Amino acid sequence: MSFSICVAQCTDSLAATMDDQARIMQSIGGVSLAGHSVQGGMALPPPHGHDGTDGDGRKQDIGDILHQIMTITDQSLDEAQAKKHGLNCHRMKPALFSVLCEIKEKTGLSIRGAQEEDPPDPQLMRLDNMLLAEGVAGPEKGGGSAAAAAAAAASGGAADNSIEHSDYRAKLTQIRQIYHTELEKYEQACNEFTTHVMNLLREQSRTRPISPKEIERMVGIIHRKFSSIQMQLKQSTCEAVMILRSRFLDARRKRRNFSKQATEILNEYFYSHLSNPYPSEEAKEELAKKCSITVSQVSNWFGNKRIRYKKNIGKFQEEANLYAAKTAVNAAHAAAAAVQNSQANSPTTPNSGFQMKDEEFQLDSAESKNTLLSNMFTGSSGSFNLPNSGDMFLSMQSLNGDSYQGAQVGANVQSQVDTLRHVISQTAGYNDALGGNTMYSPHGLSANGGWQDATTPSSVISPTEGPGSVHSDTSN
DNA sequence: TTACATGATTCTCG
DNA sequence: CGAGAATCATGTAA
Repeated sequence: MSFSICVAQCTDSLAATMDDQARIMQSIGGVSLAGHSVQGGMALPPPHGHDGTDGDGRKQDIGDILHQIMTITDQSLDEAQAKKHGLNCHRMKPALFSVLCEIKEKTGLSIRGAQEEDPPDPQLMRLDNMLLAEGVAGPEKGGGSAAAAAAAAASGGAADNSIEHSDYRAKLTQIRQIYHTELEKYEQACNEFTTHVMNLLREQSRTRPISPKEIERMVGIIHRKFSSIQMQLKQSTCEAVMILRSRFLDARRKRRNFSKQATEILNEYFYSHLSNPYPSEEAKEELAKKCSITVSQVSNWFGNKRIRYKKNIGKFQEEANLYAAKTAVNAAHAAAAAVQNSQANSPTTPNSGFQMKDEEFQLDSAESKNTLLSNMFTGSSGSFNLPNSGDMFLSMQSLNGDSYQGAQVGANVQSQVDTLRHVISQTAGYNDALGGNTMYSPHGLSANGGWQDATTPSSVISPTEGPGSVHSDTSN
């Protein structure tokens, strides 16, 4: 896409055209001389008074002319100038000039007539459309980002303010700038070159049979040549955009693990909404914001998580416990903070036992885990009726007297689970006798009961599996 | 190097 | 259109 190439190509083209002209001139000269169609030629001596049937005489004439031409280089510049001037001033010059032009015109047209029509190149149109669509051509701003958004949408990702997106836009802008700069250069070069050639031809038209029509045609040739180079520029630009786009999409496809923090946030949400792990759009947006990922990535994550959790619940038990405990601790701390705040705000308020709850959560890790799980169990018994209620349910549970009691009663996980199962069956209508190993079976308890029905194989959740508790958690 | 984990994509279905 | 399921492709730990 360099300017020099462009000029070189144009020059080649012009040179070829000139050669063409020279050939035509030769041929015209030959025809004219042979057929005596030109009378009293400029450099030609007048015919020898015959009717043109004297072959030997004609040959002699041609010989003379050739001789003159061959020896012209031996003449001095002044002499040649004088001769040129003489020719220019010859009285027959205009007539000869017009005849030569006419002949040349006819010959030229017959040669180039076929290519004279210039139908719009479909390839060029395609390139133009593509550049327009990609935002390289057309209006200054907006096109690029629109294309980027389209690309993002096509790849299934949101056109959020991701790094890739801004990179893409920056690169596209760069391409756009280069394209326009080059285009301008080409246009300028084309104009300059055309002007130059026109001047040259006009200048030469004083000595050579060059009609305005021919100049016009020459201009057309130059423009065509330049536009073909312009097409190369457009093609290269399109290629660059395509490469950029494919790299952009590749980059998006390329997997990069989320940060540990992001995974934790997502897991916390997932396990605290295990009964209905379908975050709303708002929740997704919130999570996306917290995790510095896109909404669609949140959706992907939850999609994958649900499937993988469902496929192998056992494998996720530990994780579930961990996050349940973590969430509970957080909630407890939040509750404690709230209590402290309320106390600070109203120092006269009598202690309401909240503090004790807080202390309860200050157990050693193992016990606190079980206790908390039990708390969750108990708390969740009533939570199924209110799915999607968010993380706050845990704070509520921690403040719930029943759950606290349940935790105290449970000396070990089994007893806790038994107690909790009992509580659950009582409070939420669960039937403990539903199946040997079936801890619970949500019958239309949540709007999305299908999740648990479909995803909680009885064989996996056994009464001895305290972690199963997280299943009942969630939602307020 | 390998096995597993995990984010992304694609297809199907309701 | 969203969810589930299968699959791909890459990251990561052993």
